[in-house]
Amino acid sequence: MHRSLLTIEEPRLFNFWSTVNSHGWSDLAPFLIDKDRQSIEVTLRLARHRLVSVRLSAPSKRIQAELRSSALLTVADKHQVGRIVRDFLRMDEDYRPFYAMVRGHPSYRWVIGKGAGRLMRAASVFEDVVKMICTTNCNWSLTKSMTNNLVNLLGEEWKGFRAFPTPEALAGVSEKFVRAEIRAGYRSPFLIEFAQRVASHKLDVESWRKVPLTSEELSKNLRSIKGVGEYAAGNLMRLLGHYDAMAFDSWVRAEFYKKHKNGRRVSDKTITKHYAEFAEWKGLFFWVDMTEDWFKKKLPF
DNA sequence: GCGTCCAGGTCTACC
DNA sequence: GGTAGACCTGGACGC
Repeated sequence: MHRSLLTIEEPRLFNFWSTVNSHGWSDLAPFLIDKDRQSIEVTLRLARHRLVSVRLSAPSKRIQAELRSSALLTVADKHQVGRIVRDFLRMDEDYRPFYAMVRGHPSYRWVIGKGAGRLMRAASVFEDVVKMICTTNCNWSLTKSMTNNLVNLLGEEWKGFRAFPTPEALAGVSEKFVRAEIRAGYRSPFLIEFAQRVASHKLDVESWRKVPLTSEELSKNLRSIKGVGEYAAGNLMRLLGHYDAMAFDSWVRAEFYKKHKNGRRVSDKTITKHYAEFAEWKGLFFWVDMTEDWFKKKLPF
């Protein structure tokens, strides 16, 4: 086993743990939080099929990455790890307009103090979409179970470390297997069809992080994936940098009713109107508003 | 132990 | 375009 270290400089207004805990992704395989060591671990699959285990911590204003790999990592390999980490922690995105708006609203100023606002994503768009489909119409424990099964049964393995399955791996199994072993139920044909479209290059989902699209175009692309409805598309859009997108589920609605309406139910249109002044950032304001308690009570860890 | 409900929804058929 | 009904799973709850 080869070990090496990598240091990643943090941008301004960035908080490692606020980003890691920005929503549930860090709780899903192949991510694994180690509370004792105050670190998060993930296994990544690099070019040339190299697997590398990455343990991330932020002891100072720098992120430290401990790498373990089967082969000695080249400079290019390490650069690739750095790029992937910076990408899933949203370190290179321009949040200045968002923080400028935050400064103008006293009830949101806590966001700056906590370094909140960056929503962690997975190492690939493919992984984000699969996981998002696995959050639909079920409780969180089932989402965890499905993603665990995907990683453990279909992810590439090296010395106990496992990466998220490739599109090819998921595309190559039967619906029967996904139903029986992954326990994905009716989502199974959706997951396989999506993986097949990606594996056959009919759908280039990874370009969605690179090529600028309008929110309308991106939404249309996402909704072309079976199993991705309004809720999943809205959440995925925010993971793709389109913060005008709203996304409603039973949890977030209940939080809004509790926080702003004394528990009284209102329509999604009314909720959207509540954040309308934030225009192209309204989806992100909505999310940080709904999760404010997490930062006050839960963090760090 | 068993039945029912529902959760970080979506699709399809029908109107 | 709006809506009812079906769809997997597993934990929580009431009995």
